[in-house]
Amino acid sequence: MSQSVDRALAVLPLLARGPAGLGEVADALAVHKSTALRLLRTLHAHGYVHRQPDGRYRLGARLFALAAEAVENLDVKEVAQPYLRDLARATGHTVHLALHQDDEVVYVDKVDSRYPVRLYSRIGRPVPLTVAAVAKVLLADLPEAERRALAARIDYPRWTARSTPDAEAFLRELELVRAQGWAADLGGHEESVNCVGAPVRGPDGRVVAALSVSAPAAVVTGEELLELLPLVRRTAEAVGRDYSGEGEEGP
Amino acid sequence: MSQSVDRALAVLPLLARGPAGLGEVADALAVHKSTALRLLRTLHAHGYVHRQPDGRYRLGARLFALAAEAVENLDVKEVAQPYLRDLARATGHTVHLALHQDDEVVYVDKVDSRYPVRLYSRIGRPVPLTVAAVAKVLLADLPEAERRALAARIDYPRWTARSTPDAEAFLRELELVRAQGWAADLGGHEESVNCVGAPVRGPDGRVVAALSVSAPAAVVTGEELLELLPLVRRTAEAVGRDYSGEGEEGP
DNA sequence: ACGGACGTTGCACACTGCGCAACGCACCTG
DNA sequence: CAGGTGCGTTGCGCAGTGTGCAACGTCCGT
Repeated sequence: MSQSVDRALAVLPLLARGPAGLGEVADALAVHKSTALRLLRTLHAHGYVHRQPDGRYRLGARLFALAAEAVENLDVKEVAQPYLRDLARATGHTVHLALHQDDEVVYVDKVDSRYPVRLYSRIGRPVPLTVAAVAKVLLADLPEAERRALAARIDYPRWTARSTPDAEAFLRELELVRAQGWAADLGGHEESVNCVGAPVRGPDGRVVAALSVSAPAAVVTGEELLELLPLVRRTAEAVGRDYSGEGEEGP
Repeated sequence: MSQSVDRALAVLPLLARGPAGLGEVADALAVHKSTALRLLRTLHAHGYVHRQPDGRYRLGARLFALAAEAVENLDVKEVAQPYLRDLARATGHTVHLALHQDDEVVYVDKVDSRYPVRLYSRIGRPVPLTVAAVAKVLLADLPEAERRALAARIDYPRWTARSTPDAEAFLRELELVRAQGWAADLGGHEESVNCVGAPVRGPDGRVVAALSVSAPAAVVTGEELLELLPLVRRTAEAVGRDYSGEGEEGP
């Protein structure tokens, strides 16, 4: 749509592969050297391109700063909201979005079920680390060393007979969650509540959030809830794609 | 130098602060909406800009991918080489560049002293983790949990009386190195060799490499070597700036 | 049903970005 | 040391490209 901008933007992926001189850039773009020079100068003025001591060009610090700033100012909650609503409508159950921050997992958004039976969750409230599906999804993505350190640090309250009993079992459970890419809590926190969760991944592949569908056992059995798993996972992936700025359309 | 490219590039920092609609972008650039639209379309075609379901624009995945690829293909060794040479010339001693990769710290570059006495290091050879200055610099930057896990995993050979004896002492030493931003090895590996090292930081502030100056005790005492510390640290910072693509000039 | 805000399209003008050719400079090479 | 080659840099005249304008379409909220 805009020739010169088009060309300038094509320079960046080129330089991402490694440093290049003016001639190389001009050749790759199939333009005259003077043209390439102007483009590089403009990019340089904005800090997107860095000139090495040897005269060759590399990507500049601005690009890293931009990417970092963009991630910082990105609100998963805002991006996820429409997806959560769709998921709640499709399943008819309560949907949660949770984040992990300094040794706690907290709900940051929630769409209530249309059934009269409500759950006890509250936005902003910490989630039981050892049993909740979202907590397991979020913690499973930590580096192994941090996972072990955390597992040794936390308590293991026996909410129900199905609660995770100790650090060893917890780490095994996290390993499983990590491998299969989703988590379930079938009566681990309260006997009568089932829940399945899936990870939302950011641009670098790390898990940035988790979403889950919860329902009282009186309404759906564990097996029935697990049938929703593909939908839950697809939704989580869609949120991740949107959050990362991939693809085209929304929900 | 190039008006349209100039304007297009000015869009990115704008969007990094958060999503914006067409009108906002046009206003910020002080151009007509149609002009802003063309620029955004071009940026979108290249994937640098993502269109949200609500029609507003955000930075796109391409930017993150670029930043990641650039970091991947960046060779610290190549960037550091001229700095290492300068440092070796200025001090007259042996200079090393080391990286940390899966439980090992290895020398990836070396500039020999001009003194006849040489050291036993070799490029590509693993460095003793518990004593070498570069190892301490690199490991001190790990997250606390990984540091603890690693400290528990490795051996503590008693090369000399000054060698780090156990995990507890090692962790204390790493904490010190982390706080002060440099490390020393005064006869910890071999009685007769002293060494000071400093971290090279990447665009995200994480330590990506370490460089050090080593000299036989017969040539310089520990105190004399420590006088070189400011120079070593400044050099490491300069490498980091260049590596991150900041500032303008080389060594 | 109406008004406003927002994104989108087509068009004609002129300014901007283009390629060309010549220059300056550093580095080899005979 | 003269000649040659590869690099980045500069000035210039032409036209192609990007521009602002005005009008249209569409989706809101009132």
